[in-house]
Amino acid sequence: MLNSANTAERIAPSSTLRVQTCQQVARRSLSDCFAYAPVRHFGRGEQLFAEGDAKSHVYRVEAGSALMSCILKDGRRQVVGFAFPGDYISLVSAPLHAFEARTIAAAQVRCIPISSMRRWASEDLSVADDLHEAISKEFAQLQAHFLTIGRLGANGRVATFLLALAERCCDKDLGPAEVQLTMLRSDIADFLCLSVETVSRALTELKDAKIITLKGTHLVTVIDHKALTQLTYAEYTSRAKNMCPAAGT
Amino acid sequence: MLNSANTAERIAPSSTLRVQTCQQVARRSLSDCFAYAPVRHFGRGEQLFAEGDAKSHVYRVEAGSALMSCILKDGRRQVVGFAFPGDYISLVSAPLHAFEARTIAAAQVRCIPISSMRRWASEDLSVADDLHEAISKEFAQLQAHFLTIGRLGANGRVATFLLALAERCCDKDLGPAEVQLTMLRSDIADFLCLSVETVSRALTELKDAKIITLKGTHLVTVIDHKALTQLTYAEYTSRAKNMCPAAGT
DNA sequence: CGCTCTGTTGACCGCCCTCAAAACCCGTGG
DNA sequence: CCACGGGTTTTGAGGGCGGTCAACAGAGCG
Repeated sequence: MLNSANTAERIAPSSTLRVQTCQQVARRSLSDCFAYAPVRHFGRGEQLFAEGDAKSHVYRVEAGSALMSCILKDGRRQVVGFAFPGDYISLVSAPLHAFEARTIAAAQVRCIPISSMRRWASEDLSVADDLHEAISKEFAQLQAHFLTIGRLGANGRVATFLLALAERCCDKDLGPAEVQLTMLRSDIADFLCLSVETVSRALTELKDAKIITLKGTHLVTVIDHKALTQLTYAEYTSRAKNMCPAAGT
Repeated sequence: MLNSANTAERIAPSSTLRVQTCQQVARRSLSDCFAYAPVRHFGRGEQLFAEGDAKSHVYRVEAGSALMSCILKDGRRQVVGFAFPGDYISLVSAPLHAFEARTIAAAQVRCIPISSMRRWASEDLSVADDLHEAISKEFAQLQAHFLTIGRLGANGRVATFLLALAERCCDKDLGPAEVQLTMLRSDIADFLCLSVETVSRALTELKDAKIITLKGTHLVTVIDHKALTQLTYAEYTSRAKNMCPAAGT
């Protein structure tokens, strides 16, 4: 996934002629657009942008992880999504950011101006298609997450979350999947629209049912993948792989 | 809103030269793309497409209203959105429809092949921008709906729904807004992730609180707009005008 | 070692779902 | 015009799930 950027960098020098903001590269995909963007390094807990900021850039997480959230008028926090390597943030068009983005682990992020992305999409059909598809994928993810929140109980929500994490962050197929929970329980709770206590209870319940095991508080091992799946609306969540339902806005 | 189509039709004949699928028109916006699409007439309760159908067209509702829904594995139905005149259905890119669309009142609908839309977007930057924006708006709507479902109780959800309908379907500012509830209580319930009984109770509670009145079962008058708003996350729902969070997929 | 932040467990209560029955609406046919 | 019948809506009673409050247990760190 990071390789595409590297190839673009290797190809570019020979084909550099026109001078605009940066070199003329072969941009066949959305990720190619980030090839020349400098990598910014963030420590844990640093803010990429705040809720209400004017939206100027599109971000791509290269390493580490981030969290998007907003504060509701009743003071509660809504976590709108997590972003892991390869994920985009702020693809959706809007004048202002509706959410803040903040790293939950040391991270490397590239960003490009929205105007550039817009121009590149207009110059290259495959970039435009890629963009359309990326947004559509996020739409489907948000839709799936919506079902999860609207229809599933606490256990089902947590199960869905764990499966999404496993799907997203694990080397697949090496026995029982180990999932590192980078985020706090409160992050999970605010994401799943549950209280911290309920998240905790759900995890221990899944543990007692021998569906998962807990090593420490931040390492989950999925024992019974099938049982976990049956707690979820897998038909829809698998249709929309990855998580990060709201790289948008 | 319907006028843009008419203007396009009036302009077209003089500038017709290139022959493709249809005439070369000035397409400055997404709605212009539908100018030459024939209007299809549907009776109440007819299906536009089924869940699982291959996705081939993008739809635009010209008159009447429709409802998108899917059946979950536990047999329950999830209503994913309503579409009213001016709304698009199926903008989001995906090989299959994840939902069925069905009219809830006699309706007139235009549709164009996805390939055409894609081509026109590639030919005209403003169409591409319009498309991007339309999807982004739906994304924001879905996000707002997500908050509604995840965080609000029954009264707040119904209040949000009524306000969205009022915003969407009423001539504004002529006194207390009258909202016609075209859909059944069960449609509202499946949309708001509530039981029919709870929707009914919420409505009578709002009535008892003198926030709305009910004339018959399908006509609501908003008395106390402010009180209704305070039950909702207006900051987010107003940011995403209209409803129909899932013209997508 | 003790402090603080995080996570877990328990008790209690309120909201919404479920089940059940009554009321209402509306088209049909007598 | 009215009676009937099916679908829809409303209202009521009871129970379960998750929120809230509170106390405790662990983890990380100075």
